[in-house]
Amino acid sequence: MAVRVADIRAAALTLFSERGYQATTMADIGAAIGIRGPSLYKHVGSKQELLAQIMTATMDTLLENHEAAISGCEDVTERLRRATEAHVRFHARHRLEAFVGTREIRSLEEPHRAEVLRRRARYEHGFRKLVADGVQADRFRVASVKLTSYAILDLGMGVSVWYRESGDFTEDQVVYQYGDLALRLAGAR
Amino acid sequence: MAVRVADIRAAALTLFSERGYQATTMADIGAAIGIRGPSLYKHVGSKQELLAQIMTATMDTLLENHEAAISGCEDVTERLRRATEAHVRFHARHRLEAFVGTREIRSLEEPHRAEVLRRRARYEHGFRKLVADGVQADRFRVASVKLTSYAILDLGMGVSVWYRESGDFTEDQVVYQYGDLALRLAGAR
DNA sequence: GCAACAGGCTAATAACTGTTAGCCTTTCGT
DNA sequence: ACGAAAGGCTAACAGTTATTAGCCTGTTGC
Repeated sequence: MAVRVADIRAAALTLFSERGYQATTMADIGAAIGIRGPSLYKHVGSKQELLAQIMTATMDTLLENHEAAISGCEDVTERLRRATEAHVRFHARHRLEAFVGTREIRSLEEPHRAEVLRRRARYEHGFRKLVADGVQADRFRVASVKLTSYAILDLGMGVSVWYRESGDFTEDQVVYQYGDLALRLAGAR
Repeated sequence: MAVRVADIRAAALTLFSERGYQATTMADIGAAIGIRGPSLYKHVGSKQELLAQIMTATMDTLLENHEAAISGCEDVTERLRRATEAHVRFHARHRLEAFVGTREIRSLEEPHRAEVLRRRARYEHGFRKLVADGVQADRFRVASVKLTSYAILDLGMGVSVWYRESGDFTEDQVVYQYGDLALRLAGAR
């Protein structure tokens, strides 16, 4: 049964990313795992709950990865590199989750929406602090901490749009190159 | 009458950007200009046509701005800077158009979708060529032309998400800073 | 002055969709 | 062996929505 729920979430994720939340029907999700729409309600509470679970789980994982990436590393340049690598790796490996996570915030109803936005703000603040610390330590040179951290974050979100496992680049290639690009943006030296 | 059509398009643009195409009803659009939903059909053919007009017009303007920005400039570094500035300026000044333009491609039906995607591809190719030319001339130093141009393009799209006229930065501030960031990404020297 | 039309309205149509109700079969613990 | 639960199905409900039909009013070209 728990197996079924995981299948449903996976199918919903794929469909949400392809067509969007509103354009995906419960019948579509059911068809993707071989059952009818109404049968889904034996496993999940509602379509909205499905979206909420996907989005909060995604944000949790992202925050955990971020913390894990920078913990135990003191060098400010290396911390930014590792955080960016974790950011980009997540957006490549879990591109559907990341894509839906950014695209469907407006389809999320309260109180889940506010909750997800709070975690997003925390995540953004983490990056802003990394850049600010580097500037403070005179290791980075930027025109604006805020703009620079936005820029680094945007690079990652972009990855979730165009990255394909079958594409020209391996996950590691993208991760390492974008790590370098982040340090360039920060004017690391 | 032409006045009315412009009002309708403006209202539709705002609503599409706030709630998304699917979540916006014809009644919503009508209410925004003070008439009922069905009355809209005296001015526009369909909701889909409204979206198509917004998106194709947006892509046309973007391409025109791009050409205008780089024409008459030979220096490869300066060309990338100007193209990036035009890119960012457009995404700041016409943030709703740009936002809807990237977010609602999947809501666009054929043949308009293919048409918009074709112009997008042309636009992306323009940036890729700018980067490639700089590498060729030994003025840029990048790990991958493709990844670098994706990164520069993604920065601009990000601007259309977070930029507000009433925010911390003027349009020019964002434009000039992002121009510099693009050159950093390209490893210009 | 009046015919035509521009442009609004309400009512109706024809889907579509999330969700609930109620039924039936298979599985499984005891 | 059997009662119950799991998990599927169809039918039905209630609501929404794009679009069309048909009507009415004010303006306007002639």
